[in-house]
Amino acid sequence: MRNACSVTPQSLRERKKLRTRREIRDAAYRLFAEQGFEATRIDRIAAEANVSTSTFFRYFPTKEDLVLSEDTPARPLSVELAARPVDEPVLTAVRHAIHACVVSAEREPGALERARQRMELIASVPSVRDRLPEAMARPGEDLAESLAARIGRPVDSLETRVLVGAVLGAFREALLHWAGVEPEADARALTDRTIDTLARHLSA
Amino acid sequence: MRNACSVTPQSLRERKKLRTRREIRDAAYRLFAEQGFEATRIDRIAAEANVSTSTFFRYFPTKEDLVLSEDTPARPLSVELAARPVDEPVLTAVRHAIHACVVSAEREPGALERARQRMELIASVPSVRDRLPEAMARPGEDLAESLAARIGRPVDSLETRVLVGAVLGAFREALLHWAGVEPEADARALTDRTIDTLARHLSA
DNA sequence: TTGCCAAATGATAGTGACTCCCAGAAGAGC
DNA sequence: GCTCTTCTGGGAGTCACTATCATTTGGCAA
Repeated sequence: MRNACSVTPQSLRERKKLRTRREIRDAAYRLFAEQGFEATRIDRIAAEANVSTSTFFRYFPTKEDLVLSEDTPARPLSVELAARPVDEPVLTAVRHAIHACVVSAEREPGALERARQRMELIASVPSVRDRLPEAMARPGEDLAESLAARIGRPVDSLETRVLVGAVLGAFREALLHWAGVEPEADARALTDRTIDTLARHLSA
Repeated sequence: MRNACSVTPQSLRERKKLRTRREIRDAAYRLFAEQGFEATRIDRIAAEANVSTSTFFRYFPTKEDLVLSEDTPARPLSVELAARPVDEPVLTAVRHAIHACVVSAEREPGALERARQRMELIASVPSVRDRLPEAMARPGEDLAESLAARIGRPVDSLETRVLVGAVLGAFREALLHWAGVEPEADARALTDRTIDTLARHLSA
Protein backbone atom coordinates (compact mmCIF):
# COMPACT_ATOMS: atom_id res chain seq x y z
CA MET A 1 0.00 0.00 0.00
CA ARG A 2 2.62 2.52 1.00
CA ASN A 3 5.73 1.21 -0.70
CA ALA A 4 5.03 -0.66 -3.89
CA CYS A 5 8.52 -0.22 -5.30
CA SER A 6 10.50 -2.56 -3.07
CA VAL A 7 11.48 -5.77 -4.78
CA THR A 8 11.00 -7.87 -1.64
CA PRO A 9 7.99 -6.88 0.46
CA GLN A 10 8.95 -5.79 3.95
CA SER A 11 6.48 -7.29 6.38
CA LEU A 12 6.55 -10.95 7.34
CA ARG A 13 2.89 -11.21 6.46
CA GLU A 14 3.47 -10.01 2.92
CA ARG A 15 6.36 -12.37 2.45
CA LYS A 16 4.32 -15.31 3.72
CA LYS A 17 1.43 -14.45 1.43
CA LEU A 18 3.71 -14.32 -1.58
CA ARG A 19 5.28 -17.59 -0.54
CA THR A 20 1.91 -19.31 -0.10
CA ARG A 21 0.79 -18.05 -3.48
CA ARG A 22 3.90 -19.43 -5.09
CA GLU A 23 3.57 -22.74 -3.28
CA ILE A 24 -0.01 -23.18 -4.40
CA ARG A 25 0.84 -22.40 -7.99
CA ASP A 26 3.90 -24.65 -7.98
CA ALA A 27 1.90 -27.51 -6.49
CA ALA A 28 -0.78 -27.00 -9.12
CA TYR A 29 1.63 -26.99 -12.05
CA ARG A 30 3.30 -30.10 -10.63
CA LEU A 31 -0.04 -31.92 -10.56
CA PHE A 32 -1.09 -30.56 -13.96
CA ALA A 33 2.06 -32.03 -15.45
CA GLU A 34 1.26 -35.40 -13.89
CA GLN A 35 -2.44 -35.79 -14.55
CA GLY A 36 -3.59 -32.82 -16.62
CA PHE A 37 -5.56 -29.70 -15.75
CA GLU A 38 -9.11 -31.01 -15.67
CA ALA A 39 -8.29 -34.22 -13.82
CA THR A 40 -6.63 -32.28 -11.00
CA ARG A 41 -9.09 -31.39 -8.28
CA ILE A 42 -8.71 -28.28 -6.23
CA ASP A 43 -8.69 -30.00 -2.85
CA ARG A 44 -5.80 -32.11 -4.16
CA ILE A 45 -3.87 -28.97 -5.11
CA ALA A 46 -4.56 -27.45 -1.71
CA ALA A 47 -3.36 -30.59 0.06
CA GLU A 48 -0.19 -30.67 -2.05
CA ALA A 49 0.45 -27.05 -1.11
CA ASN A 50 -0.33 -27.71 2.58
CA VAL A 51 -3.25 -25.29 2.77
CA SER A 52 -6.99 -25.75 3.14
CA THR A 53 -9.30 -25.43 0.16
CA SER A 54 -10.71 -22.29 1.77
CA THR A 55 -7.28 -20.74 1.60
CA PHE A 56 -6.88 -21.81 -1.99
CA PHE A 57 -9.90 -19.77 -2.98
CA ARG A 58 -8.61 -16.80 -1.04
CA TYR A 59 -5.59 -16.76 -3.34
CA PHE A 60 -7.17 -17.79 -6.63
CA PRO A 61 -10.84 -17.03 -7.31
CA THR A 62 -11.07 -19.81 -9.89
CA LYS A 63 -9.02 -22.79 -10.99
CA GLU A 64 -8.34 -21.11 -14.32
CA ASP A 65 -6.81 -18.12 -12.57
CA LEU A 66 -3.92 -20.36 -11.56
CA VAL A 67 -2.82 -20.12 -15.15
CA LEU A 68 -4.32 -16.84 -16.29
CA SER A 69 -3.46 -14.57 -13.38
CA GLU A 70 0.18 -14.52 -14.36
CA ASP A 71 1.12 -11.49 -16.37
CA THR A 72 -0.48 -11.53 -19.77
CA PRO A 73 1.73 -10.38 -22.66
CA ALA A 74 -0.85 -7.67 -23.32
CA ARG A 75 0.21 -5.69 -20.27
CA PRO A 76 3.88 -5.20 -21.12
CA LEU A 77 2.65 -4.51 -24.64
CA SER A 78 0.63 -1.52 -23.53
CA VAL A 79 3.56 -0.26 -21.48
CA GLU A 80 5.92 -0.41 -24.43
CA LEU A 81 3.24 1.11 -26.61
CA ALA A 82 3.03 4.14 -24.37
CA ALA A 83 6.72 4.71 -24.97
CA ARG A 84 6.29 5.08 -28.74
CA PRO A 85 5.73 8.50 -30.32
CA VAL A 86 2.05 9.44 -30.54
CA ASP A 87 2.13 10.43 -34.18
CA GLU A 88 3.35 7.01 -35.25
CA PRO A 89 0.82 4.93 -37.20
CA VAL A 90 -0.92 2.36 -35.01
CA LEU A 91 0.51 -0.75 -36.62
CA THR A 92 4.04 0.62 -36.67
CA ALA A 93 3.81 1.45 -32.99
CA VAL A 94 2.39 -1.98 -32.17
CA ARG A 95 5.11 -3.70 -34.14
CA HIS A 96 7.90 -1.89 -32.35
CA ALA A 97 6.19 -2.31 -28.99
CA ILE A 98 5.94 -6.07 -29.39
CA HIS A 99 9.54 -6.26 -30.51
CA ALA A 100 10.48 -4.36 -27.36
CA CYS A 101 8.45 -6.84 -25.30
CA VAL A 102 10.29 -9.76 -26.84
CA VAL A 103 13.65 -8.10 -26.25
CA SER A 104 12.85 -7.37 -22.61
CA ALA A 105 11.58 -10.92 -22.14
CA GLU A 106 14.80 -12.31 -23.61
CA ARG A 107 16.85 -10.57 -20.97
CA GLU A 108 15.82 -13.20 -18.48
CA PRO A 109 17.01 -16.45 -20.05
CA GLY A 110 14.30 -19.03 -20.62
CA ALA A 111 11.51 -16.60 -19.86
CA LEU A 112 10.27 -16.54 -23.43
CA GLU A 113 10.19 -20.32 -23.70
CA ARG A 114 8.43 -20.56 -20.36
CA ALA A 115 5.82 -18.10 -21.58
CA ARG A 116 5.39 -20.17 -24.71
CA GLN A 117 4.88 -23.33 -22.66
CA ARG A 118 2.27 -21.54 -20.61
CA MET A 119 0.48 -20.60 -23.84
CA GLU A 120 0.63 -24.26 -24.77
CA LEU A 121 -1.24 -25.11 -21.57
CA ILE A 122 -3.73 -22.31 -22.14
CA ALA A 123 -4.32 -23.39 -25.72
CA SER A 124 -4.85 -27.03 -24.80
CA VAL A 125 -7.42 -26.57 -22.00
CA PRO A 126 -10.75 -25.32 -23.35
CA SER A 127 -11.98 -23.72 -20.13
CA VAL A 128 -8.74 -21.77 -19.83
CA ARG A 129 -8.52 -20.83 -23.49
CA ASP A 130 -12.07 -19.54 -23.40
CA ARG A 131 -11.17 -17.17 -20.62
CA LEU A 132 -8.11 -15.80 -22.40
CA PRO A 133 -9.98 -12.82 -23.88
CA GLU A 134 -11.24 -11.99 -20.42
CA ALA A 135 -7.70 -12.16 -19.07
CA MET A 136 -6.53 -9.88 -21.84
CA ALA A 137 -9.39 -7.47 -21.20
CA ARG A 138 -7.92 -5.81 -18.14
CA PRO A 139 -4.51 -5.07 -19.69
CA GLY A 140 -6.56 -4.27 -22.75
CA GLU A 141 -7.83 -1.21 -20.92
CA ASP A 142 -4.30 0.18 -20.92
CA LEU A 143 -4.11 -0.63 -24.58
CA ALA A 144 -7.38 1.20 -25.11
CA GLU A 145 -6.07 4.37 -23.47
CA SER A 146 -2.93 4.24 -25.52
CA LEU A 147 -4.78 3.72 -28.80
CA ALA A 148 -7.42 6.30 -27.92
CA ALA A 149 -4.75 8.98 -27.55
CA ARG A 150 -3.18 7.79 -30.76
CA ILE A 151 -6.29 8.14 -32.90
CA GLY A 152 -7.66 11.13 -31.02
CA ARG A 153 -10.93 9.55 -29.91
CA PRO A 154 -12.43 8.92 -26.44
CA VAL A 155 -11.56 5.63 -24.76
CA ASP A 156 -15.15 4.43 -24.87
CA SER A 157 -15.78 5.38 -28.47
CA LEU A 158 -16.73 2.75 -30.99
CA GLU A 159 -13.56 3.54 -32.92
CA THR A 160 -11.25 2.85 -29.98
CA ARG A 161 -13.07 -0.32 -28.87
CA VAL A 162 -13.07 -1.71 -32.39
CA LEU A 163 -9.38 -1.08 -32.78
CA VAL A 164 -8.60 -2.68 -29.42
CA GLY A 165 -10.78 -5.63 -30.31
CA ALA A 166 -9.02 -6.11 -33.62
CA VAL A 167 -5.51 -5.82 -32.16
CA LEU A 168 -6.26 -8.10 -29.21
CA GLY A 169 -8.08 -10.55 -31.44
CA ALA A 170 -5.15 -10.75 -33.83
CA PHE A 171 -2.73 -10.90 -30.93
CA ARG A 172 -4.68 -13.72 -29.31
CA GLU A 173 -4.60 -15.81 -32.46
CA ALA A 174 -0.90 -15.15 -32.89
CA LEU A 175 -0.27 -16.32 -29.32
CA LEU A 176 -2.32 -19.49 -29.82
CA HIS A 177 -0.38 -20.14 -33.00
CA TRP A 178 2.84 -19.56 -31.10
CA ALA A 179 1.78 -22.28 -28.66
CA GLY A 180 1.70 -24.88 -31.41
CA VAL A 181 5.12 -24.11 -32.77
CA GLU A 182 8.65 -25.39 -32.10
CA PRO A 183 10.55 -23.71 -29.24
CA GLU A 184 13.18 -22.41 -31.66
CA ALA A 185 10.70 -20.34 -33.62
CA ASP A 186 11.60 -16.68 -33.79
CA ALA A 187 9.03 -14.62 -31.92
CA ARG A 188 10.05 -11.53 -33.86
CA ALA A 189 9.39 -13.16 -37.19
CA LEU A 190 5.94 -14.25 -36.03
CA THR A 191 5.22 -10.71 -34.92
CA ASP A 192 6.22 -9.31 -38.29
CA ARG A 193 4.10 -11.82 -40.15
CA THR A 194 1.15 -10.92 -37.93
CA ILE A 195 1.48 -7.19 -38.41
CA ASP A 196 2.20 -7.51 -42.11
CA THR A 197 -0.95 -9.56 -42.55
CA LEU A 198 -3.04 -6.89 -40.90
CA ALA A 199 -1.37 -4.13 -42.85
CA ARG A 200 -1.74 -5.88 -46.16
CA HIS A 201 -5.33 -7.06 -45.92
CA LEU A 202 -7.05 -4.58 -43.66
CA SER A 203 -6.63 -1.41 -45.63
CA ALA A 204 -8.88 0.58 -47.90
CA MET B 1 -31.69 -36.49 -41.53
CA ARG B 2 -33.11 -37.09 -44.99
CA ASN B 3 -34.91 -33.87 -45.76
CA ALA B 4 -33.31 -30.82 -44.20
CA CYS B 5 -34.95 -28.35 -46.59
CA SER B 6 -38.52 -28.41 -45.35
CA VAL B 7 -39.48 -25.38 -43.32
CA THR B 8 -41.60 -27.39 -40.89
CA PRO B 9 -40.09 -30.76 -39.99
CA GLN B 10 -42.31 -33.65 -40.94
CA SER B 11 -42.25 -36.17 -38.15
CA LEU B 12 -44.18 -35.66 -34.95
CA ARG B 13 -41.01 -36.31 -32.96
CA GLU B 14 -39.13 -33.54 -34.69
CA ARG B 15 -41.98 -31.12 -34.21
CA LYS B 16 -42.22 -31.97 -30.54
CA LYS B 17 -38.49 -31.51 -30.06
CA LEU B 18 -38.58 -28.12 -31.70
CA ARG B 19 -41.58 -27.18 -29.59
CA THR B 20 -39.91 -28.30 -26.36
CA ARG B 21 -36.80 -26.36 -27.25
CA ARG B 22 -38.85 -23.25 -27.84
CA GLU B 23 -40.82 -23.74 -24.62
CA ILE B 24 -37.67 -24.08 -22.56
CA ARG B 25 -36.14 -20.99 -24.08
CA ASP B 26 -39.33 -18.96 -23.73
CA ALA B 27 -39.68 -19.99 -20.11
CA ALA B 28 -36.08 -19.04 -19.49
CA TYR B 29 -36.36 -15.60 -21.07
CA ARG B 30 -39.57 -15.00 -19.08
CA LEU B 31 -37.76 -15.76 -15.82
CA PHE B 32 -34.65 -13.82 -16.86
CA ALA B 33 -36.82 -10.76 -17.40
CA GLU B 34 -38.33 -11.18 -13.93
CA GLN B 35 -35.30 -11.98 -11.81
CA GLY B 36 -32.22 -11.76 -13.98
CA PHE B 37 -29.98 -14.40 -15.54
CA GLU B 38 -27.82 -15.43 -12.61
CA ALA B 39 -30.65 -15.51 -10.07
CA THR B 40 -32.64 -17.92 -12.23
CA ARG B 41 -31.88 -21.52 -11.40
CA ILE B 42 -32.04 -24.20 -14.03
CA ASP B 43 -34.51 -26.43 -12.16
CA ARG B 44 -36.82 -23.41 -12.01
CA ILE B 45 -36.59 -22.95 -15.77
CA ALA B 46 -37.26 -26.63 -16.31
CA ALA B 47 -40.32 -26.52 -14.03
CA GLU B 48 -41.64 -23.44 -15.83
CA ALA B 49 -41.26 -25.28 -19.14
CA ASN B 50 -42.84 -28.48 -17.75
CA VAL B 51 -39.81 -30.67 -18.30
CA SER B 52 -37.33 -32.32 -15.97
CA THR B 53 -33.91 -30.83 -15.40
CA SER B 54 -32.48 -33.89 -17.15
CA THR B 55 -34.39 -32.92 -20.25
CA PHE B 56 -33.20 -29.34 -19.96
CA PHE B 57 -29.58 -30.46 -20.27
CA ARG B 58 -30.44 -32.65 -23.23
CA TYR B 59 -31.53 -29.52 -25.08
CA PHE B 60 -28.99 -27.00 -23.77
CA PRO B 61 -25.55 -28.18 -22.63
CA THR B 62 -25.08 -25.09 -20.46
CA LYS B 63 -27.20 -22.29 -19.09
CA GLU B 64 -25.33 -19.80 -21.26
CA ASP B 65 -26.27 -21.73 -24.38
CA LEU B 66 -29.85 -20.63 -23.82
CA VAL B 67 -28.73 -17.23 -25.02
CA LEU B 68 -25.74 -18.06 -27.18
CA SER B 69 -27.05 -20.97 -29.22
CA GLU B 70 -29.38 -18.74 -31.17
CA ASP B 71 -28.03 -17.71 -34.53
CA THR B 72 -25.09 -15.39 -34.14
CA PRO B 73 -24.87 -12.61 -36.72
CA ALA B 74 -21.52 -14.08 -37.75
CA ARG B 75 -23.12 -17.02 -39.53
CA PRO B 76 -25.10 -15.13 -42.14
CA LEU B 77 -21.98 -12.99 -42.40
CA SER B 78 -19.90 -15.87 -43.74
CA VAL B 79 -22.70 -16.84 -46.10
CA GLU B 80 -22.95 -13.35 -47.53
CA LEU B 81 -19.18 -13.16 -47.64
CA ALA B 82 -19.01 -16.25 -49.80
CA ALA B 83 -21.26 -14.47 -52.30
CA ARG B 84 -18.80 -11.63 -52.83
CA PRO B 85 -16.21 -11.79 -55.62
CA VAL B 86 -12.95 -13.39 -54.50
CA ASP B 87 -10.71 -10.65 -55.83
CA GLU B 88 -12.42 -8.01 -53.71
CA PRO B 89 -10.28 -6.59 -50.86
CA VAL B 90 -11.11 -8.18 -47.51
CA LEU B 91 -12.57 -5.12 -45.84
CA THR B 92 -14.70 -4.19 -48.84
CA ALA B 93 -16.10 -7.69 -48.95
CA VAL B 94 -16.80 -7.69 -45.21
CA ARG B 95 -18.51 -4.30 -45.43
CA HIS B 96 -20.86 -5.39 -48.19
CA ALA B 97 -21.47 -8.74 -46.53
CA ILE B 98 -22.53 -7.12 -43.25
CA HIS B 99 -24.75 -4.69 -45.11
CA ALA B 100 -26.39 -7.63 -46.79
CA CYS B 101 -26.87 -9.29 -43.39
CA VAL B 102 -28.60 -6.19 -42.07
CA VAL B 103 -30.83 -5.99 -45.11
CA SER B 104 -31.83 -9.63 -44.84
CA ALA B 105 -32.49 -9.21 -41.12
CA GLU B 106 -34.68 -6.20 -41.79
CA ARG B 107 -36.96 -8.26 -43.99
CA GLU B 108 -38.46 -9.78 -40.88
CA PRO B 109 -39.81 -6.80 -38.95
CA GLY B 110 -38.47 -6.40 -35.44
CA ALA B 111 -35.80 -9.05 -35.95
CA LEU B 112 -32.98 -6.55 -35.83
CA GLU B 113 -34.22 -4.92 -32.65
CA ARG B 114 -34.74 -8.33 -31.07
CA ALA B 115 -31.16 -9.23 -31.95
CA ARG B 116 -29.99 -6.00 -30.38
CA GLN B 117 -31.89 -6.74 -27.18
CA ARG B 118 -30.30 -10.15 -27.08
CA MET B 119 -26.90 -8.49 -27.37
CA GLU B 120 -27.93 -6.30 -24.47
CA LEU B 121 -28.49 -9.42 -22.37
CA ILE B 122 -25.23 -10.95 -23.54
CA ALA B 123 -23.33 -7.77 -22.76
CA SER B 124 -24.81 -7.44 -19.29
CA VAL B 125 -24.15 -10.97 -18.01
CA PRO B 126 -20.43 -11.59 -17.50
CA SER B 127 -20.54 -15.36 -17.85
CA VAL B 128 -22.41 -15.05 -21.13
CA ARG B 129 -20.32 -12.21 -22.50
CA ASP B 130 -17.16 -14.15 -21.77
CA ARG B 131 -18.38 -17.00 -23.89
CA LEU B 132 -19.27 -14.80 -26.84
CA PRO B 133 -15.93 -15.36 -28.60
CA GLU B 134 -16.47 -19.09 -28.23
CA ALA B 135 -19.95 -18.74 -29.71
CA MET B 136 -18.51 -16.79 -32.61
CA ALA B 137 -15.79 -19.38 -33.10
CA ARG B 138 -17.92 -21.91 -34.91
CA PRO B 139 -19.29 -19.49 -37.51
CA GLY B 140 -15.75 -18.13 -37.41
CA GLU B 141 -14.62 -21.34 -39.07
CA ASP B 142 -16.72 -20.46 -42.09
CA LEU B 143 -15.23 -16.99 -41.99
CA ALA B 144 -11.77 -18.53 -41.87
CA GLU B 145 -12.41 -20.58 -45.00
CA SER B 146 -13.76 -17.59 -46.82
CA LEU B 147 -10.86 -15.35 -45.84
CA ALA B 148 -8.31 -18.09 -46.52
CA ALA B 149 -9.51 -18.36 -50.09
CA ARG B 150 -9.48 -14.59 -50.37
CA ILE B 151 -5.85 -14.14 -49.31
CA GLY B 152 -4.63 -17.36 -50.88
CA ARG B 153 -3.36 -18.98 -47.69
CA PRO B 154 -4.27 -22.25 -45.91
CA VAL B 155 -7.09 -22.10 -43.36
CA ASP B 156 -4.76 -22.97 -40.50
CA SER B 157 -2.03 -20.54 -41.47
CA LEU B 158 -1.01 -17.80 -39.10
CA GLU B 159 -2.11 -15.23 -41.66
CA THR B 160 -5.66 -16.54 -41.87
CA ARG B 161 -6.07 -17.02 -38.11
CA VAL B 162 -4.78 -13.54 -37.41
CA LEU B 163 -7.13 -12.01 -39.91
CA VAL B 164 -10.10 -13.93 -38.52
CA GLY B 165 -9.12 -12.94 -35.00
CA ALA B 166 -8.92 -9.28 -35.94
CA VAL B 167 -12.23 -9.24 -37.81
CA LEU B 168 -14.08 -11.19 -35.12
CA GLY B 169 -12.48 -9.10 -32.38
CA ALA B 170 -13.55 -5.88 -34.05
CA PHE B 171 -16.96 -7.35 -34.81
CA ARG B 172 -17.41 -8.44 -31.20
CA GLU B 173 -16.67 -4.96 -29.90
CA ALA B 174 -19.01 -3.43 -32.43
CA LEU B 175 -21.79 -5.78 -31.28
CA LEU B 176 -21.20 -4.96 -27.62
CA HIS B 177 -21.26 -1.28 -28.52
CA TRP B 178 -24.49 -1.84 -30.43
CA ALA B 179 -26.00 -3.30 -27.25
CA GLY B 180 -25.51 -0.05 -25.39
CA VAL B 181 -27.11 2.15 -28.00
CA GLU B 182 -30.65 3.41 -28.67
CA PRO B 183 -32.91 1.10 -30.69
CA GLU B 184 -33.14 3.69 -33.47
CA ALA B 185 -29.41 3.56 -34.19
CA ASP B 186 -28.62 2.69 -37.76
CA ALA B 187 -26.84 -0.64 -37.92
CA ARG B 188 -25.43 0.23 -41.31
CA ALA B 189 -23.82 3.41 -40.04
CA LEU B 190 -22.22 1.47 -37.18
CA THR B 191 -20.88 -1.05 -39.64
CA ASP B 192 -19.36 1.66 -41.78
CA ARG B 193 -17.74 3.34 -38.82
CA THR B 194 -16.29 0.00 -37.74
CA ILE B 195 -14.86 -0.85 -41.12
CA ASP B 196 -13.62 2.68 -41.73
CA THR B 197 -11.79 2.61 -38.42
CA LEU B 198 -10.01 -0.60 -39.36
CA ALA B 199 -9.19 0.68 -42.83
CA ARG B 200 -7.88 4.01 -41.59
CA HIS B 201 -5.73 2.86 -38.70
CA LEU B 202 -4.63 -0.64 -39.62
CA SER B 203 -2.70 0.02 -42.78
CA ALA B 204 0.96 0.31 -43.59
C1' DT C 1 -54.98 -53.00 -34.39
C1' DT C 2 -51.04 -55.15 -32.58
C1' DG C 3 -46.43 -55.52 -31.45
C1' DC C 4 -41.61 -54.39 -31.66
C1' DC C 5 -37.67 -51.16 -31.80
C1' DA C 6 -35.53 -46.82 -31.15
C1' DA C 7 -35.64 -42.55 -29.26
C1' DA C 8 -37.11 -39.31 -25.64
C1' DT C 9 -38.16 -38.56 -20.86
C1' DG C 10 -37.98 -38.52 -15.65
C1' DA C 11 -36.15 -39.73 -11.28
C1' DT C 12 -32.29 -40.35 -8.57
C1' DA C 13 -27.75 -40.18 -7.00
C1' DG C 14 -23.76 -38.43 -7.69
C1' DT C 15 -19.40 -34.85 -8.61
C1' DG C 16 -16.78 -30.76 -8.13
C1' DA C 17 -16.16 -25.83 -8.26
C1' DC C 18 -17.23 -22.25 -5.43
C1' DT C 19 -19.52 -19.51 -1.19
C1' DC C 20 -20.67 -18.39 3.67
C1' DC C 21 -19.72 -18.39 8.28
C1' DC C 22 -17.42 -18.83 12.44
C1' DA C 23 -13.90 -19.95 15.74
C1' DG C 24 -9.08 -20.05 16.50
C1' DA C 25 -4.11 -18.95 15.24
C1' DA C 26 -0.62 -15.69 14.12
C1' DG C 27 1.66 -11.31 12.75
C1' DA C 28 1.69 -6.04 13.80
C1' DG C 29 1.96 -2.39 16.89
C1' DC C 30 2.11 -0.73 21.66
C1' DG D 1 3.72 -8.79 27.93
C1' DC D 2 -1.48 -7.31 25.81
C1' DT D 3 -4.90 -5.88 22.16
C1' DC D 4 -6.26 -5.50 17.27
C1' DT D 5 -6.37 -6.86 12.94
C1' DT D 6 -5.63 -10.17 9.51
C1' DC D 7 -5.15 -14.83 7.94
C1' DT D 8 -6.41 -19.57 8.29
C1' DG D 9 -9.03 -24.10 8.74
C1' DG D 10 -13.27 -26.57 9.01
C1' DG D 11 -17.84 -27.52 7.96
C1' DA D 12 -22.13 -26.92 5.92
C1' DG D 13 -24.33 -25.49 1.90
C1' DT D 14 -25.37 -24.07 -3.21
C1' DC D 15 -25.74 -25.03 -7.93
C1' DA D 16 -24.37 -26.29 -12.57
C1' DC D 17 -23.67 -30.42 -14.68
C1' DT D 18 -23.02 -35.84 -15.37
C1' DA D 19 -24.20 -40.78 -15.31
C1' DT D 20 -27.38 -44.40 -14.95
C1' DC D 21 -31.62 -46.82 -15.41
C1' DA D 22 -36.44 -47.64 -15.68
C1' DT D 23 -40.50 -45.87 -18.09
C1' DT D 24 -42.86 -43.76 -21.69
C1' DT D 25 -43.82 -42.50 -26.43
C1' DG D 26 -43.45 -41.97 -31.40
C1' DG D 27 -42.24 -44.66 -35.76
C1' DC D 28 -43.07 -48.49 -38.44
C1' DA D 29 -44.32 -52.97 -40.12
C1' DA D 30 -46.91 -57.27 -39.76
